[in-house]
Amino acid sequence: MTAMIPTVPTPSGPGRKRPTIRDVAREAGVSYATVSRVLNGREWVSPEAVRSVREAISRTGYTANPHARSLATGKSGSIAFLLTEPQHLLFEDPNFSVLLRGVAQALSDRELTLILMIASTPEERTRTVAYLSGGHVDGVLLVSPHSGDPLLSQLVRAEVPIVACGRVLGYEQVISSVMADDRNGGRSAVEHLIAAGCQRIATITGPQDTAGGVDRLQGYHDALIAHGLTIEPGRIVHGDWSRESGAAAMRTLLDQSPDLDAVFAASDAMAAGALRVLREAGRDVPGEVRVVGFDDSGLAATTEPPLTTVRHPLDRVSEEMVRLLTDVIAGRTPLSITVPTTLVVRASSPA
Amino acid sequence: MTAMIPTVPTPSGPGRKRPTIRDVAREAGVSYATVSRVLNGREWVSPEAVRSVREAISRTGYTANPHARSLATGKSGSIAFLLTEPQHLLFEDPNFSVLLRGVAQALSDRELTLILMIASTPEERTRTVAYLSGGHVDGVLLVSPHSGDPLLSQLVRAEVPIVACGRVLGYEQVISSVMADDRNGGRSAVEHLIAAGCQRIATITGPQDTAGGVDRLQGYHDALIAHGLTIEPGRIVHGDWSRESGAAAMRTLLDQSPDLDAVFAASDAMAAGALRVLREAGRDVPGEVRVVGFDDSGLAATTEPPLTTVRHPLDRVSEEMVRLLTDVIAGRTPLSITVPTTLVVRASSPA
DNA sequence: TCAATACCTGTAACCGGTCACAGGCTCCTG
DNA sequence: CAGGAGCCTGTGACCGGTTACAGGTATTGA
Repeated sequence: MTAMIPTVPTPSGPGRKRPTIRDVAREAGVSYATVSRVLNGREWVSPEAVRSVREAISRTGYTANPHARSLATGKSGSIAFLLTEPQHLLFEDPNFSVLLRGVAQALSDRELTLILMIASTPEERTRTVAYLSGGHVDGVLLVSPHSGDPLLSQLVRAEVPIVACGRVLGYEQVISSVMADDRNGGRSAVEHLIAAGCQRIATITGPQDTAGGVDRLQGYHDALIAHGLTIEPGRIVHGDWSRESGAAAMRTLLDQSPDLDAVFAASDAMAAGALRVLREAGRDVPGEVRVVGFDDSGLAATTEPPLTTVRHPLDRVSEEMVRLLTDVIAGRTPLSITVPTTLVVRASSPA
Repeated sequence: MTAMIPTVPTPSGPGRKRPTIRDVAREAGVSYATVSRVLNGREWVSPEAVRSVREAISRTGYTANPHARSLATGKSGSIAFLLTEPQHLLFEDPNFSVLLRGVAQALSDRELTLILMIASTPEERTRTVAYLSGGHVDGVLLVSPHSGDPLLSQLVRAEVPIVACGRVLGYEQVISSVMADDRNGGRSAVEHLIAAGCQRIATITGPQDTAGGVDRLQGYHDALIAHGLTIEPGRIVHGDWSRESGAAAMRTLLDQSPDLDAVFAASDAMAAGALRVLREAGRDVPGEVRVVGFDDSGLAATTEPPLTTVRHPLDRVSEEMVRLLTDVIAGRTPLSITVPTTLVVRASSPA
């Protein structure tokens, strides 16, 4: 009769189950608690037990179920990289990519997983806050936060560990951050222009609700004041970091103060936009107008002429962000870290 | 005596526990199974039960523990976006960012989490394979895979659901993919040049171990043959998609066949590199040499002159990749999807 | 010789969900 | 009025780990 039973598809096919810690234990002839100890490097396990467990693991091809582990430990082993800029700005900015690369590397080194979240629209923001507050991740890395963003207060209230890239205005005491020394960077850029003999220096700023936007402008102020130059409101125009906004700002500047002899743009992208407008207006760079950018992004070396700029050490920043976040998760009190910048001189404003 | 007991810090502070499904059940006066049913929209739950569970949820601020859910269901709810290019190529390419944005959006719409993995170095690749095979993710989106990559065979052997961006040469039957119609796109680009009267058309190709590299070159062949033009080996030079490789290829081309009157580059980045070299060589674009790129990346509109290019519809591609991956996870057999391209005419080769 | 100690191991509870199953209730039908 | 169908709910097993605790053995010290 048994011959009539149709052949059952062997469960060893595609649907075969992954070995569990119990399988390994049976294979190694120990209890599953011992396997767990070996897995986690606990002390007081006999050398033989360690060896036989190791062998059993490689024989069975066992890998721990991450979800079971997370459930038991309460740690997810993953970190969210959260972008909140309107999406059209996000990916134009080469800084973003570099930062992302650095963070991915730093997390990978620590065996942490990088979860990328983009919260541009209001619905996305709501969903994101729920997700991040819901224990899916151990911490959040925040890119270019704007101080008025309600998302910030919600995350703070939910007590999610956060490290921001750039000081978060108004949250200095509760959100840790890592940032370039924007103020001194801006100052060094403008002092470079002054040293070259420029007297009528304009600036295209970043958004004034971001620390980078404010600080780089402050550096501009610092340099002018330190050298006895007056600050002309007509020489200060605000941009949003993007190339397009830089071009628009440059048009405004040429209109408001046509006699300018230098421009300090708070981002390379804005500087690139400004260069284009200057060329269209027939102003020679650097002959008639010198231009300095900020970031030393990939863009800077390929503009025409190549940009003198302030190097934003994003590799350092990303590494520090991850290091700081692990500290914050471990219970460290909020802290701000600043990394130094350096001036990179190219043809748009030679030495 | 009780007065001598020191005040214990209230456990309702930062360390308070999140409510569980049992808490909600107690609050709502039902069993936890009923709460689970409401959570998952199961049928046959009384309206009153639904209502009181809903209220209890909002009263307690309950959110489900994702790890517990994953453990019970065996689904992680997350998808890996895997990059395997050497890192220096990765982030120069604007396509990458656009694709990433699109994928993030498409996954978010389906309540799936995007895990970003970068596997450039051998160690990273090993770790990545282990991770992906270990059940952390439900599926993998693969960007610009090279056919010889051992990572591919390992993932295939581990039976991880995969969808690639671009056909994977040699794996067509086992790895699903989504790609632009590169061959017809390349053909249309070259036919545009022929229609403009060009006779000596060169091409800068992508890597010949990627489908995009091969197919775009094939399109070049197709067009030349269809119009009775001969294929000169000296007019075909290989690049790696990057701007720098485009510049190098252009120098080779000017050297090998100085009489060329048009260049079709298989990426906008390479086209941009070629433009720069042509300008340095004093060749007028489009007067003496016409240039067409591929991708219609952000770059294309901002080169000097702006690039005529083949639009690579990455928004469609990303959406299709995610759609296809969910199908593959659900057990669908491998499948390749092609999305059409369109020619975008700009100043580097006007109509 | 006996107890204390160090070292090693196993049992069982627990993390917080999902889901199969059993069972109760109501209503309809023969 | 018995019994089946449809609707709703609760119990308990289970997913695969971690870890507190208890217990066993070998070594040491009094």
